Amino acid sequence: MSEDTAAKKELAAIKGTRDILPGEVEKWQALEALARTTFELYGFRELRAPVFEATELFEKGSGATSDIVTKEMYTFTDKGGRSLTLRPEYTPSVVRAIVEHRLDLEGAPMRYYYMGPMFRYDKPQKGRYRQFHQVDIEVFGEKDAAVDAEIIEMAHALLGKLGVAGTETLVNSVGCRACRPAYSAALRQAAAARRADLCPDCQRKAETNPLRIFDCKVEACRTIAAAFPSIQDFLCQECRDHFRRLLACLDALGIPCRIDPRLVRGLDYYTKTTFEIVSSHLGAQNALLGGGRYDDMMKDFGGPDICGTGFAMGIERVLSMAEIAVPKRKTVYLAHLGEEARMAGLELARWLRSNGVECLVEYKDRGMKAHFGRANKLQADWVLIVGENEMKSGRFALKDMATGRQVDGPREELLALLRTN
RNA sequence: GUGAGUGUAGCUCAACGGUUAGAGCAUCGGACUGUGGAUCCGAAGGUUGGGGGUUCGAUUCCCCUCACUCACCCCA
Repeated sequence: MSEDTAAKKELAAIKGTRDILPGEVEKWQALEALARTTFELYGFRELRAPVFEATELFEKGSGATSDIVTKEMYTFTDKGGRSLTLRPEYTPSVVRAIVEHRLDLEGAPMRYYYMGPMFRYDKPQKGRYRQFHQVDIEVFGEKDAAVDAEIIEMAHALLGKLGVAGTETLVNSVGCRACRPAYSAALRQAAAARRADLCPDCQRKAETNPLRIFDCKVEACRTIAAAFPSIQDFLCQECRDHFRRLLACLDALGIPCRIDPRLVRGLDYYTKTTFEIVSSHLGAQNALLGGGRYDDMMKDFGGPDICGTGFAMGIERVLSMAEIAVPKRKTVYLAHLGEEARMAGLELARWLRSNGVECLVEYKDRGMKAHFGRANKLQADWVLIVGENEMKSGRFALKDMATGRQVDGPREELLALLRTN
């Protein structure tokens, strides 16, 4: 008894994870297929990296002060004493793969996409899971802001195909190594001046990463932060040109967006462009997709000085808003009557399947009524009857469940009928 | 990590502190051994998340714990 409840508890999916069952999984498959075909239209290729990496990769890549690294990583020691981490994001893995395989020397466009699970030890809530799934794309070696615009447009194209409506696109520039320090200093100064009036969390941020004060939802902090200097006033010439060009390209592509000077992304490595596509219908976790440019990351890894830009899309979040019409599949229910017919049905089903017809056989003994009841239950489109009469004559009965029309004939004839309907 | 809300059958939900915790849907069987969706009959399914307490008596009230949900934080 108590063993049962204990067993039940132990067998439950881990907090923050969930099963994707038949009925729902078709939408995932549809999304994945649409993402693939869309990205490949833009010249992207799939790059699959392992789900776990050396912990160090993320510590270096995602920024040692980020929340992701400091408190959200699934880190463990393997039997060889190595510290490994289930990836909390994908970008560092791609960068590692490029450096490791010297993909930059191949001459092929460095445009990669990937979809798969990510892991963060967060407290679960609406739109936030510990194992969640992202579609991730990255472009390397393109300095031009036009590519930032191109991928934002690509994101729009995909969301459009997925039937996601009512989104807003936010863009910003967070500057570069040349201009951000001055801005950070100004911000830090402004924050220090009002330190006493900030919430404890922001007092901490004022020292570690003052940009993030803009993220705070405390009303007092927001009003104080509103008076802080804006990054836009501190951008160096290069960053300002880049941002201007981004806006021009987005305009040329017909992508409406809003400049949000307070848009800062959670990862430390971003430079210049950052963007986010949000929806108000998602609850507190309103970002469907977020990304930006990271021009220094590869170099920081000891690789070549190659810039990068990309985004990650949350599959769970997008799916909660997507309107995907999953095409109904046509299936044949094979009804057999008697032991011999069951054997013959088995072979007939094999033959149909080898000819590309989806076909279900259940081996339970049923009367005709029960077979039809079952076929209805399963929403089969056809019932194929195999009984004594059929075996003798070699002609099988095939009934269209929607119209009630029934025909009989040799199996080749029925196959032709199944294929044309 | 912090806060709030919710835990009753596979699902959606009932049951004033008081008989053996019920219903709809779903499942299985029968009416129904060569032709479906309907209908009718029946069965199975629960330590009321778990533990403790108050009480003659707890699904109901109190405490603890766990899980889920939402929010903070953070982010996809």
